[in-house]
Amino acid sequence: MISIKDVAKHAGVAISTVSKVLNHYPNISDETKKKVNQAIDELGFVPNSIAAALSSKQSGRIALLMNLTTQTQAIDEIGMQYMAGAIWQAEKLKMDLITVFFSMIRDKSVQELKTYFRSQNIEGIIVYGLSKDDTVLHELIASMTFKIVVIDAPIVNRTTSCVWIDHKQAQYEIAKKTILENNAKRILYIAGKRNGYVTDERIAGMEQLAEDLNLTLLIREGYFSELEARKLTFQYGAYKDAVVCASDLMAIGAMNALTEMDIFRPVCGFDGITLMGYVGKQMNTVRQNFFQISAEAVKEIRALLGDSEGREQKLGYELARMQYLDIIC
Amino acid sequence: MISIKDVAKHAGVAISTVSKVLNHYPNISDETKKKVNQAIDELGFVPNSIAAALSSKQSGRIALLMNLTTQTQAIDEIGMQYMAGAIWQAEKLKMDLITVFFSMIRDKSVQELKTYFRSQNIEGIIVYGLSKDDTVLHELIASMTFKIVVIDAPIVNRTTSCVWIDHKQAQYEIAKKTILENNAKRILYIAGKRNGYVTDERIAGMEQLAEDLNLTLLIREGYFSELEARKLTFQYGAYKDAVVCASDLMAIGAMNALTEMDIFRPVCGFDGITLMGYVGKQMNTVRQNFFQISAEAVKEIRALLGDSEGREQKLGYELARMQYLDIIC
DNA sequence: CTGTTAGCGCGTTCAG
DNA sequence: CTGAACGCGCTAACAG
Repeated sequence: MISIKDVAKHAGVAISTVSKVLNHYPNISDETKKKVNQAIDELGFVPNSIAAALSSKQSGRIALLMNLTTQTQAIDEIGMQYMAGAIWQAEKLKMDLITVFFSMIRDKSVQELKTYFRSQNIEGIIVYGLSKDDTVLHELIASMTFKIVVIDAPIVNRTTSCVWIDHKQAQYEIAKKTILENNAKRILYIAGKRNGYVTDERIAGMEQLAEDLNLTLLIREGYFSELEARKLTFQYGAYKDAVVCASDLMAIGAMNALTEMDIFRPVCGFDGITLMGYVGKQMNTVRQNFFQISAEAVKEIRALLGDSEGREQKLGYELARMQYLDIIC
Repeated sequence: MISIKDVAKHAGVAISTVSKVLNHYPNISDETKKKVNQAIDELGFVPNSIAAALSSKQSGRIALLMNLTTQTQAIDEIGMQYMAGAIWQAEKLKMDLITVFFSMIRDKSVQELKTYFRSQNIEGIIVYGLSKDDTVLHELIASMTFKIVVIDAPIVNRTTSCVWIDHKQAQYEIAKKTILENNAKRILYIAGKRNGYVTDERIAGMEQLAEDLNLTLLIREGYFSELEARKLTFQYGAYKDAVVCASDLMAIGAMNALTEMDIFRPVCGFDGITLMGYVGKQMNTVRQNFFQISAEAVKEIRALLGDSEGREQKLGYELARMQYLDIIC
């Protein structure tokens, strides 16, 4: 392996000089810069990031911590988008990104978690899929040991930022659209799982909407499960004018139930996943740019690793209508 | 940060002794081992893997190189399974795994690729989704600069292993099952994309089957696209007894076409993805354990990084029938 | 079985 | 603007 020492010798300068041009320090004459770069080219020198990390004590390593539930694990479009966005942005910012699944840390204590991340020289963590029940992670966040960015949960402290869309508003708008389009009054809302941050936000949105439009609102917990949504729809669907679901997957369950009951009721989804197109039905959804959200999270980690304090960042979204041929073309 | 030096001092031993118990060297008395471990506990020492990597010149870092096509990108179940398996196994073997998408390296030259991986201190690479057209990657493999494991392509050299299921046999069996169950004679086979390794293998399987069962076989290229499969089925489906597809997504396209034409023909898929359950139809598929396959790939990388030479490894699979309620329960 | 010592490749003072 | 020298935390001979 060829090191900066070789480059220095080849260019006829000191080691530190090479280091300085490598790291774009000021106060280096153009001439030496040229000499050094030429030597680098000629020797095919590749900087050793490990040595740099050791020396500078900055690994630039971050972890993407993904909580995929059993339900979403099957249809991982959203998770994949998050991962792709984070990986892409990390590469752009020259940071190392490793992916960690919740399952790998589920039965670790806070102390073990810290040890785990520290031994991996991880400086920052992005958390996706956090629920209010994940006490260990909440402790980790509160300990302020690492720079953390939480996606879709309103947690901020000195070393913690969050990035999310306004789920309350989004749920409000998309449900309103569906309800007005169909002139519905009695609504079945199949929520996600209580104690999830987004679930509670979305429920709040629905309650607001019910008040504003003077609706009869029945809220039931669907646990993000298609099967559960299916059952709930069988149970209540016939007596309602529309079914609003807190996830697309549950919306599929609801639609299938309605089809089997052979009745029509408008169904409203949420995530806006491509999968919907394959089911061959239509519905309104929010459209979030998961790729961009997680890219934003990486940028935020970077800011945190620099100087800045934790902060909250709300991102935008659109309303959309998903249908079969939209997708496959 | 507390280092082995501190531990050594605290335990009253030499630095190297600490290093040795850390790395489970032989020839350390139980007594000193105990002393050292106690010091480690008391001080809350966490080994610095970066320093270890620098010193030992072994980073233990591998890259998972994923080629997700536009089609599969939408429904990333398979990719996610691969990623999860690799990440899981890498953690078990205490290796660092970073994920890289083809898109990030698409327009790099071999030289740039080498530089990229070298600067990241990557010692081994797992390649998923390689096609015969990826010349740069083939050069990289041929250069034997890195230890590489290719998934689903029969490439082996001194530093390259491959891991795959027998696609020819799998396609043969699953199609045979479908065809015999339905007593079909005239078959439309919607293949993937020529020049893909698996595509050619699967076509060979179909040709073999056609010969063995004396079938009339029409082969068309579907490019793994649902839309293309849909078109082909509109075009030929009515004149055939069954449609065999080289992927589940194409099978969905075929099914939707048949539904719209309002005719029944048995359809046979391949991958066995969960998504099928959401479509609410039935078909035969192969069932591969993607998670296990990529875990195997990581193990193979590990072997390669040790002593062993490249080799080929065929994994098992099952036949299955996917249907709606299978999935959501 | 344990301790001493010399690097690994790079970043960073601090003199010149 | 440049260079010599030290140290990051650890591993790996080698000596005892």
